[in-house]
Formats: sequence, structure tokens, C-alpha cells
Amino acid sequence: MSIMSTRDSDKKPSRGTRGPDRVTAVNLRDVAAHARVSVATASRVFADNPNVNAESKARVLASAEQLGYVVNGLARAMMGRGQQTIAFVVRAMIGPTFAAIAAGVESIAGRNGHMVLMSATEGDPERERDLIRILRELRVRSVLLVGSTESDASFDERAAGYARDLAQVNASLILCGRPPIASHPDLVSVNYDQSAGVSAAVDELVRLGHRRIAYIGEGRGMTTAELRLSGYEEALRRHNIAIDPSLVRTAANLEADGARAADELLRSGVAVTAIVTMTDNIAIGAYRAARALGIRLPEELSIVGFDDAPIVGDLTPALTTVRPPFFDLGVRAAEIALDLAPPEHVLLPVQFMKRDSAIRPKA
Amino acid sequence: MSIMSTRDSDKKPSRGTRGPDRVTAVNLRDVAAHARVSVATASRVFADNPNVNAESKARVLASAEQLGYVVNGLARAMMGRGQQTIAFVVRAMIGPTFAAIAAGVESIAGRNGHMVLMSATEGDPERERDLIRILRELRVRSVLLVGSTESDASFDERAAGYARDLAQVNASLILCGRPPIASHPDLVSVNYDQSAGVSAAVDELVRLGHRRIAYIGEGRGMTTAELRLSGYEEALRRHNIAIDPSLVRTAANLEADGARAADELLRSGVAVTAIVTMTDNIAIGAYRAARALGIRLPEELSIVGFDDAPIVGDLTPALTTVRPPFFDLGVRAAEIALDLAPPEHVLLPVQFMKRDSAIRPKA
DNA sequence: CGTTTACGTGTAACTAGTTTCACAAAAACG
DNA sequence: CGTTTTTGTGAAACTAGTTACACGTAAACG
Repeated sequence: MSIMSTRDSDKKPSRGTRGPDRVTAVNLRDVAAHARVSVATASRVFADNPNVNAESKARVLASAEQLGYVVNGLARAMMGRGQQTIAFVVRAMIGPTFAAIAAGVESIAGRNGHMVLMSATEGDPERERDLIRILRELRVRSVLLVGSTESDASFDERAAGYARDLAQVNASLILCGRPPIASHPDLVSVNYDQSAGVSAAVDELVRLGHRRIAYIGEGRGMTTAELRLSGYEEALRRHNIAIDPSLVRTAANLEADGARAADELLRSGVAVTAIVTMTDNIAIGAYRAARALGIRLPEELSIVGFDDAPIVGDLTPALTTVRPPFFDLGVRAAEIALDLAPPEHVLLPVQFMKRDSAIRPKA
Repeated sequence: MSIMSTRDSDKKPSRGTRGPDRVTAVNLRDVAAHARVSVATASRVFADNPNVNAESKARVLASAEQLGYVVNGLARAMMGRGQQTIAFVVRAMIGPTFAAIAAGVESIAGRNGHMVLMSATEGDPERERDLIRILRELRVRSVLLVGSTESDASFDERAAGYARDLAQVNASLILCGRPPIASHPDLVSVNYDQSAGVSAAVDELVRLGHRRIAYIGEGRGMTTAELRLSGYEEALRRHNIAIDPSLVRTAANLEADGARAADELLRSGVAVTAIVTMTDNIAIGAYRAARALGIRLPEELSIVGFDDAPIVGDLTPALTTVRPPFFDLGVRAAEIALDLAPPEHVLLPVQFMKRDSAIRPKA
């Protein structure tokens, strides 16, 4: 122990010479040395390579246990082994919608041993770009761009650019909750049938006998707003009902703004027996505005929402609305991201939730 | 070009000899070679090291651009540079609560250039353990264990074990949305004052003149259930009102089960003028049950919820409830995770939301 | 009993960047 | 004009694991 210490080795605990503060600790080399095998053998043990003698394996495992060794997943990932990552990029992490889509993605990722990275852009293209850069550097498997986006060429080009950049590192971009981009049809979209949802609402109202059907929603500019509005227009057209611009009102997706728009509509004097709204939020605003004006719901005014947010079935009257398959949306997107499903556009059906807020109009 | 090709180098495009399919591509060496500098210099360029000649830097940048080089964040992370990761581990990704906490965490992480990894345990300890292992391997900065957990010694020990295991790789464990663990007080908890929230509800009801106040919530077993129930008991005790076991009912955090429990309570014949519920979900169930029995709300029965879920202010009557600071919860936890705040227990105040569902009792 | 096959293992070269150290050239100082 | 300091750079050694290849032993086969 003492005499042979000429110089050469003496096997200090390997480590990085300087940096005495570096606590990080035990690596594969240490374990291998402790178990008196080569790094290769030790590596094989942790990679579940069967070509390892049971005894060696036991020794390595014991050494690992003793030294508190933890495989470095980063090094593994660098080699292309180990978990992969799906990035979930959303405008804002808000509400049950986001949660449900995220849950769908996570369930598939988790089941397949992959991880989900989540981030919010706050609608800032700068941040969006930054995120894509970081995710590229992190070599994620796929980026899910989730939710409604600006429906303009500027976004389309940006997205196409992201897809190109991601392809460079073998990652894919998947649009989730917005339709395919016309100018880049190869960019996969997983969406639910937003316009059909609103159309179904209008159909039902027409069936009940309504003709003066208003629409309150966000204006042009975002994909969801446009799709839902287009569902309204399409259905009216199909029923040969002229679109009366005074019945189409703009409101942000907020209860308060929905109330404001509904109030203006109802006080404007135009005849209206039913309102279709872009979202449940707006519908609830409409409830409030109508009540404030002494309009009885649903007898004097039918209202249909969209999203089937929790609890809207417990409002008085219970809100008739459209339920999008949010969880499934996440599931399908994740499946494509992980190559468990072919990279084709997906358009999921929505479910019309007939409740009490839409009834036959008076007279 | 030809004669000097004795053997040695000839500098083939670097790459990994075999694996002709490997698309992955350009690495730092390639860029350095293309820019006719050493890897060291090229590295310095991307690490924003100032000790690089402007001209070399420009050349490297140009080469990178031309070759489509993307820094490998995994290699960087392995060296301890680059983004760090906060893991957000939750039982289930459900509802606005989860979303709000997640948004809080993400906002802090994003602002500081870090990433958020999200996963769900589905309440399965096996999956939980697996997740912690993976997160350890991935060398995350911190694991946020979010939401209510089993309030038993078995969980406590498990959590303490996770904390130990994570400490081995310099990561921390932070409990978020549940109280500190008595047997391991060093394990940081970021929570909101759940019992005080329910106490405030009871206080208000007592102030209004109620004495027969029921409680419907989950039974023992989970921290949130216990804290909220204890708030009820504590407040009654403080007001010298005996706790009547027939007024304390068990229901899962589901509207349907809340309705079931409320129905049983209201039909049992015990005198009751107000119900405090563990969650808004249960409160809404109680609304339904009461209505079904022809009980007028709030005249004949006051109800108070907890969570201030979206829209509950739009029910009829508008639900009086307690608003927890979910977003802030995430913010504070993330701040501790990133060492922006000291690792101390945090207990955030809740806000009592006085609306219309709790009024003076008749007679 | 000799040959073939299977098994187990170590060496060394890979995955991709970062950083220390030494050293040169250029700029600043005396 | 000589010395000191600054600036820039490259070689090589690090971060941590994986794996192709070569080689030796041992069991199975003929």
C-alpha cells in the first residue's frame, strides 16, 4: 500500500482534478473500477445488454448501489438512447382546455417512456422563436404547437420555418388545435371540427324554429375564431337564411366582453331569438347581459356555447354547447409525434351537448 | 491533394465512420473545420466567450449558418451549461387548478431560461418511483410534487426517499399544494392556507347566524381533504359549536358524488341551514341535490364552496367560495426550485369570495 | 479429442461540447 | 526600444456513456 506508490496512478477517485466543489459524483468509471470490470461491461449492465455474466452484473449492481451511482440520462440522450421528449408549446397555460390536451399528450408519452416539456409563448413571436431554438438544441422528438394561432401568412411562414428548422435535427412540428396551413399542407395538423360544431348549433336552432340567430365571437385573426364563425355562416347559407351583419358581433373570449357584446346586441333593437357564441365564456357573458336586461332565459332567448367547460351544465338554464375532444386531441397528436400513427391530418368530430338553454322560440 | 494522401487523415467529413443513415449532421468539429479554427475557438463563439477575435467569430458564425449547425443542448447540459429543468409531477393533469399552478411555474422557469417537464403519476406509486428515477437520471434541477397526496407515513417515507435520492444528484424536492411532512420538516412545502379557507367560510356562516353547518368533502386519507375538514372543525370549536357527526358527510370530489352526499344529508332529517363543501365541484352537486328536493337556494340553504373554479360566480345563486392563489403557488415553488427564494416553507393566504350562495338563515 | 460456436470482456473509438493550460503575437507601457 | 500585458488561439484533457471489434475461454458438437 505504501511502497508501491511511486507516482503513476494511486487511483485517486477519478474526478476532474480541479473543481473540488463538484459534488456531482459517481460516474460509470468509478462503478466499473469498484466492481473490477471495464467501463464497457459496466455500461452493458445498465443498458440491459444480455451479454454480461450474472456474477459481474451482480458485482456492478452492488457497486452502483454502494456508491450511489445514477446513470446520466443526458449522456445517454446524447448517444441517442434514453427517453425522448415531446415539447408542448401553447400560447398560455390556461383553463381546462389546456389541461385536457396536455393530459392526452402526457398519457401517450408516459405510456411509451417519453417525457413532455411544456412552455408558453404568451403570444410573443420572439419567445416562440426562442423556444423553437431551444427545443431544437435540446433535440426534442417533436414540437406540438397547441391551440389557436394567428391566421395570417406571417404565422404560416413562421411555422413552416420552424418545421424546416426542426427537420434539420430530425424533429417534427405538429399543429394541434388549428387547421392545416394551406400553403404548407405537409405540416401535419390535428384538429377537431370547429366549424361543424357551430354549424350543428345553428342547425339545431333552425330546427327549433329560430331564424334570427346572432353570433358573438372573436373577430378574424385567429384560426379558432375564423373556423367557428365560418361554421355559423356556412350553416345559415345552407338554410337559406341571409347573414345579417348586425347579428354578428365581436367579443374577446372573456365573460365580461361577451356580456358587453350581448348587451349591445340586445339593446340595438334588431330582432334576435337566439345567440350562438364562439365559447362558453362568451355565452355566460350573454346570460348575464340578458338577465340584466330582464330577458328570460331560455324562453325569450336561446343561447348556445362552445367548449363544454366544466359546470356549464349546471348553469340555469343548463348551457347547450359543443364538446370538443380535447383529451383525444392530445392523444392523437402525441401518437403522431411518436410515430405510433401516420403523420396525416386528423380532424376529430365534436359532440353537440343538447341541454336547456336552446328551446323553441316564442310565437 | 492526391500525393500527400499517404494514409493518416484526408479528413473525411468527420462523422462516425459507419452508420451511413445517420442524418443527424453537423457538429462543432465540422463548423470549426469549415471556418478554419479549432474546436475550442468555435465553442467559444457559441458560448459567448468574449475572448474571440471578431473576425474569427464572424467566420464561425457564417460557417454555422451555411452548414445548418445547431448546438447540441444535451452535450451542453451534460457539461452543466445550458438550460436546466424543473419537473412538475402531478397526480393527474386535470382542470384549471393544475393549469394555473403549471402556468405559475412555467412563467418563472421561462423568464429564467429554464424548461418545465410535466408528468402525471395517476396516483400510482410505481409510476411515481419510476418518474423520480428518470428525473434523477435526467439531472433535473428540482422536482415539484404538486397537489394533494396521501396523508400517511408510507407517503412520507416515500417522499423523504425521493428527496434523498434527488439530493444525490444535487436536485431538490419541493412539495407544492400540500403541507410540510411532520417527520421530515426539512422537505420544503409551498402551500396555501387550506384550513383557514374553510374556517373563513364557517366564520362567515356563523356571523350570518348559522349554527347547523354541515360539511361535505372527501374523508381522511389525502392532505387536502384533511386540511379542509380540519378548518371546519377548528372553526366550529372556536365558535363553541359542537361538531355533530351527522352533519359531516363524505363525498368524492365529483359533482355527482357531492349531489349524492347532499341528498342523503338533506333527506336524513337532521336540521341544517348551511353546507360547507370541500370543493366547488361538491358544492355544485349540493346545488343540484337541494334543487331536486325543492329547497330554495340560498333562502332555505346556504352553500359555500372552495377553489373558485371558473364560472361558479355565474351560477344561480352565485357561489360563495374560497379562492386559492394557484398561480402564485407555482411561482413561489419555482422560485425556490431555482434558488431565487430561500428554501423555506411557504403558506400563502387564500381569499374569501363573498357572493350570493350564503345568506342569513330564515327564522 | 479436435473443432466450432457461444459467451464474456477489454480496448479504443465514437456521441458533442467545454475548458485549462501553454504559447504566440500584438499592443501598451516604461 | 525593450519589457510587460493583453488578446487570441490550439492541443489536449475533461463532462459521461455507448458500442464495434478483437480476443480469449469454455461449452457443445462431430
